[in-house]
Amino acid sequence: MKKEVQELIRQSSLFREVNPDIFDKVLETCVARSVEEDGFFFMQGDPATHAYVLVEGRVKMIQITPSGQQITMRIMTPGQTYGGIAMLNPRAGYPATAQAVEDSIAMAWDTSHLRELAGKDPSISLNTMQLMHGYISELQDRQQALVTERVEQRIARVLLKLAAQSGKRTDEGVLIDLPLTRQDVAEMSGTTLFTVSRTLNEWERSGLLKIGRERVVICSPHGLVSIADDLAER
Amino acid sequence: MKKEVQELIRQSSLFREVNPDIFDKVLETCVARSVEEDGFFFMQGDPATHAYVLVEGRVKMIQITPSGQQITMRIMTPGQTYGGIAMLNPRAGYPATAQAVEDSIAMAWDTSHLRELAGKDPSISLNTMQLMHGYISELQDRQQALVTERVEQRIARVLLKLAAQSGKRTDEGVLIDLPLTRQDVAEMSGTTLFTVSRTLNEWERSGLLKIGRERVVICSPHGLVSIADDLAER
DNA sequence: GTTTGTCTTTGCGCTGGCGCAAGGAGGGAT
DNA sequence: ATCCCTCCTTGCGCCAGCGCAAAGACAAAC
Repeated sequence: MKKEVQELIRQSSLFREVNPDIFDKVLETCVARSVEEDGFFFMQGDPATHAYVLVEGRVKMIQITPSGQQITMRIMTPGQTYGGIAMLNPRAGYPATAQAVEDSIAMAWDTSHLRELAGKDPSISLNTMQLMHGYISELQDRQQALVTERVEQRIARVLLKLAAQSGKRTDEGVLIDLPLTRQDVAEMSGTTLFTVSRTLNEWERSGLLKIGRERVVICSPHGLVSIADDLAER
Repeated sequence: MKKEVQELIRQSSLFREVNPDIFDKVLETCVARSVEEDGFFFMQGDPATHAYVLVEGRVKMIQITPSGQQITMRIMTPGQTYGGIAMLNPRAGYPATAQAVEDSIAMAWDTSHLRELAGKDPSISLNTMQLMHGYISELQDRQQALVTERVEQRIARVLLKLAAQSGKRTDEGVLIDLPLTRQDVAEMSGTTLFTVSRTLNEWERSGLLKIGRERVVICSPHGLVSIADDLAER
């Protein structure tokens, strides 16, 4: 295994600060898994047998409603953990589907190994709880946003968050370094692709950002922030 | 401490299946706390120093948005755990406010005791994770509902959930045994008290339920379910 | 170069649900 | 009995955002 990969795992939210001896075990017990663009690591409802740390690529977590509508929960970047629920109970189903947005590689640990490791080093349990806690806060924030904020604000937030985790400085501004369709943004902000399209175009007209096919460059992060926080004049 | 209270704690989601020896310690290290109607156990943002198991009364978890709007996350009944986040990190703030809906009594454990106990019996950590997991599912469901469902469905869901956890059979139907204002329902379903009022009245007219001041009796749970699942003709 | 498929824009109509204001109604307290 | 406070209802106006349809733009494949 490459040094960088080891380093990524060592700093992942699942295994950070694990005792070095145990960490060797961690490295021994994992399995690499690669999935190509649009492929799936697992589907919502599958038995939660493995936890993953993303090593390369981008993976999105999505949910499908009974009526077939899709909502995108989050987009993972290398170093992030998903499927951590496997820690708990292999019979439990994954709560969401993990789909690769680009060709991706992840390391995987199965439930039995995880539990064994957690028994040897309690910080793994603590890390998992920390992870879950972070996830809970995120969900709460989103829920709050959905109830209280208007669509415009929510779209602004989504873009800012994406920029924070996948942003890339360019001379035009901050490029969101992902193939990102209007539909994707709509799913993340809880609206429709039409509204997203209209909103982004309006923002482009006022110079806040530049858009292209599956491409967004944020020119004025400040402007977006003030929309997200509802400081903008209407 | 009364036997019933001990039993309640033994079966609480936080301490279930804890080793009997350790459980004695659990009982020793807790503190009772009572809060009268409308009082607070803790406020959002306070350092998370204690985890609670509700023993008597009803407690609601609420969040306040920056703009002052309130949203109600859930209503706890005796035996349920809240503030479990204290397990993790006493410096972290509580993510929500815990307010007594009626005069209430809860047992409390502080972070240091919790961690000590968790060190002695790993099932406490597992329970906490299980707890968090349940919470995550709940949040995800709600989020899904908020994005994809119409107000009517969401109100129906809220009522059904309340009935499930605080329902009481009467000759008229299932009474939701809580002082429940239209405002409360609105906060739980992410809408306004006006819309709730209108909707409930419409349902009363069609015989699905009976309403009074701070009072709801569900006459036809089936009818509500079919609205919640959108099987109803519009 | 042309085709094909996916992604995007835009116009138009529509409506669910919000906001507000004004009034009603129950239930404690004094 | 009366007052007061909180909770509830209802009418009316309004608009943000959705749904759909049709057409345009881009990229990749052939």
